[in-house]
Amino acid sequence: MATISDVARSAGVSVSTVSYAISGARPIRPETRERIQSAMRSLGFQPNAMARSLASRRSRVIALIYPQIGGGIGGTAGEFVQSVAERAREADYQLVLWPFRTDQAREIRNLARQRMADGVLLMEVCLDDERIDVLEAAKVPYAMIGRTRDVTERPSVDIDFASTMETAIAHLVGLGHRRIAFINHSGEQMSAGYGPAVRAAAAYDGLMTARGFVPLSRTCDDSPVTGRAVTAELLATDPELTAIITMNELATFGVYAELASRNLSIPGDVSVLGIVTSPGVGTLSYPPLTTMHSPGAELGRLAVDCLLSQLDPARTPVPNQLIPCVLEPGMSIGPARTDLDVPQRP
Amino acid sequence: MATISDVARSAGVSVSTVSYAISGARPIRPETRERIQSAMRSLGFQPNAMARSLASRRSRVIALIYPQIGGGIGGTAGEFVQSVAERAREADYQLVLWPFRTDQAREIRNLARQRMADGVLLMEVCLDDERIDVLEAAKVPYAMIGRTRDVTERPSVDIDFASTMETAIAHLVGLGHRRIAFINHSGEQMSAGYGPAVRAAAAYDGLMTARGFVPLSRTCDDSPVTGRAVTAELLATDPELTAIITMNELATFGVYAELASRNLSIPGDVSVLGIVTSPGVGTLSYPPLTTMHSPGAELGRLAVDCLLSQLDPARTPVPNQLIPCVLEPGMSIGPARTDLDVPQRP
DNA sequence: ACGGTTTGTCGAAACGCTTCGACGTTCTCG
DNA sequence: CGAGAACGTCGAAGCGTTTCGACAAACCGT
Repeated sequence: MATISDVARSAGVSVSTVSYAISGARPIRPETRERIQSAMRSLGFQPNAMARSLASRRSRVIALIYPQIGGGIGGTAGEFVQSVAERAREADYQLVLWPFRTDQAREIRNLARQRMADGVLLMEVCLDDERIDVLEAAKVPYAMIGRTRDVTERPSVDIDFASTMETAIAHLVGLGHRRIAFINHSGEQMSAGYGPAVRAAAAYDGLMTARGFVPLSRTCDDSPVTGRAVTAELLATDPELTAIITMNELATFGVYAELASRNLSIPGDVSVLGIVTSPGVGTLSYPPLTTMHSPGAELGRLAVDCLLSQLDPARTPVPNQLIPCVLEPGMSIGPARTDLDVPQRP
Repeated sequence: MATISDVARSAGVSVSTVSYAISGARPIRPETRERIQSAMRSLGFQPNAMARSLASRRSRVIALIYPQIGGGIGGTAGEFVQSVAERAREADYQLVLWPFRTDQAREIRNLARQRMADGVLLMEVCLDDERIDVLEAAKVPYAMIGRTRDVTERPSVDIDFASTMETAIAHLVGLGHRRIAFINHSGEQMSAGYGPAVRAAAAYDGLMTARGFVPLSRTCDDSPVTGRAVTAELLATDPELTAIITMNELATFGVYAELASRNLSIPGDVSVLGIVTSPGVGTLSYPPLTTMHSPGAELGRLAVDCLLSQLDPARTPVPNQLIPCVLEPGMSIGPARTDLDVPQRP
C-alpha cells in the first residue's frame, strides 16, 4: 500500500509538499501539483485515515448513538439512519454506529474519550437525558434528534409536535369532527419522559381544550393487539367518537382491526389519522391510511449539519429547527358523521 | 485528555509497561498492574483509538456497505444492521456505515484503501457482483450476506432459500394444496441477478415440478398496488388456486386487499404464506399472516463472526452458513378448499 | 536599487500508541 | 549448584500523516 512518502519520492518532492498539494493549505506550483497528482494516480495512493486523524487530531468520523432500530416497523429510524449516513458521506465524514441504551451514558463517554469520533448524534432523547450531561461534562460535541425538557440553546433538531398536532386537529375539525381521540405511545415511554409521547400529548390536550373540546387520549403499547383493545375502550367511553388520531404505527393496525370487527367503516363512521408515521406506511392498510409522516430524512440531514457546524468553525452555524410532519393523503378521513349531532332525520 | 505517558508517569513505570498492562501481551507484576490501573482510573484514561490503530495497523473497525435501509417496512434491513452493530460492539469493534450503491465498487475500494476499516460486510449481493472482484483484487477482507453465482468458498452467510421454500411448499401440500402460486420480487431485481429473487424462484420451480405440480410464479414490484394487480392476474390465470406464497412484504398487503375485495376469505378460500419477511410483519394484517421470517439478526451476527475470523487469525474460522427462515404461525393458512377438487357435492 | 511581501518548497517535530530487542532477576531441574 | 528458561521492565524505533518554522527565489511599490 502506497504511502505519502512513496508519492513524494516518485514525484521528486518532499513529503510535506505532497501533503500541502492534497490539502491546499499552502500554494503549490501548478506543474508540481501535476507531477504529484499523477504520482498519486499511478500508485493508487489513498491517505491513511488513521495517520491523518492522529496528526490532525480530527477523525472525520461522527457517531450515531441509537437505542434500537428494529423494534417494530422501524421505517422511521431506518430512514433516519440512512439519511444521516448519506449526509455524512457528502460532507466527507464517516458514520459509526454506537448501539447503546439511553442509560449507558458512561459507556458512551468512554468511547467518546477514545476520540474515534469527533462528535456524536443522539436520537430518542428523553426530557431528562443523562447522556447530555455526560457529554457536556466531557466536552464532546453533539447534536440531538429530539430535545431535553429545558428547551435551551442546546444543539438539536426535532419534529414540531405542536404544529403537527395543530394541523391534524384543524384538518379534522374542518370536516366537522368534534370528538377526536388520541392514541399515543405506551405509558412506560410516557413516564420515561420520551419526548415525542410527552410533547404530542401536551399539544393534543392544549389544542383540544383551547377549542372547547374534550380531550380523550390514551397511551398504548406499540402493538396491534393493544391498539385494538384501546380502540374498543375508547368507543365504549365515547360512542359518539368520530375521529382518532394515532401516533403509534403498530397500534394503528389494531385500530383498523377493531373498527372492522364492529362493522364501522373508515372513514364513514370513524376517521383515522396516523401522525408521525414512516412514509409509505399508510398504503399498507385498506382503506389507505391518511398520515402525517415523520420528516426523518430531513431531520437526519439537519442533525448532521448541526453537528458538523460545531466541529468545523468555518461552517455556518445551523440553528435548532423544528420540522412538522408532512401530510400524505389517504382515504381514511372524511366528514364527521352527522347522525349523532342531528339525531332527528327528515 | 490523559495520554498513556501521563499514566506511565503517574504510575512510575515506562510507557511500554502501561501498554503491556493494557494489552496483556507480556506479563506484568500484579502490584505494578494495580498501580497502573489506579492511575488510569484516576486520570480517566482511555487509549486514543487513532494512535492505537496507526501503531498496530488494525483499526478495529469494520464497514457495512448497504444500498438502502429504508425502502418500505424495512424491518429486515434494520434488524440486520442492528445485530451487526451489536455483534461488532461485543467483539470490541466499531461499525461504520458506507452508503454505496452496488455499482460503486471503485468508491468502495478507495475508501478501503484509506484503511479506516479492517474489513467490509456486503449486503444485497448480486449473482455477479463487481464489488467482490474489486475487494479481492485490493486484498480487502470481506464477508457477504448473500452469495455470488459461483457458490465457492467465498466467505458468506445467506438465507437458505431452497430449504425455506421446501418447508413452505411441504407445509401447504400437507394441507392439501396443489395449486400454489408464488409472488416474487420485481422483474428488475430478478434480471439484476438479485440473489434472493433468483434463488427463491429456482427453488420454487424445481420443487413444484419435482412434485408434479404446475409452477405459477410472478415477479411483482414491491408495492401493495402491484401486489393487488398480480393477485388479480393470478386468480384469472388459475381460478382454482388455493394458496399463494409471497416473498414480497409490500405486495402481500395487496394480496390481502384483492382477496378481500373479491370476498375470498383467508384462509377459507385462499391460504397465504409470506416468506422471508421481517419478524412481526404478520401481525399487521388481519387475519394475521403466517410467515417464515428472515433470520436477519442471526445472519448479522454470523456475518460479523465470519469477517472477524479472517481478521483475527486466533479466532476459529466461521464456515459459510445457510440459515432457513423461521415459521411464525398466523391465521392465514388452512386446508385447501375441496369444492374444486370434488366438484359434485352430496 | 532596496526593504518587504508573497510564493513555493523543505526538514523536522509532533500526534499517542504498539512492539521489538535488551537486560537484569528470579525460577527450575538435572 | 549452575545453565537455561521464564518473568518483568525499559528504551527506542516505528506507524503515516499534518503542520510549524525556515529559507531561497520571485515579485512589489517607491
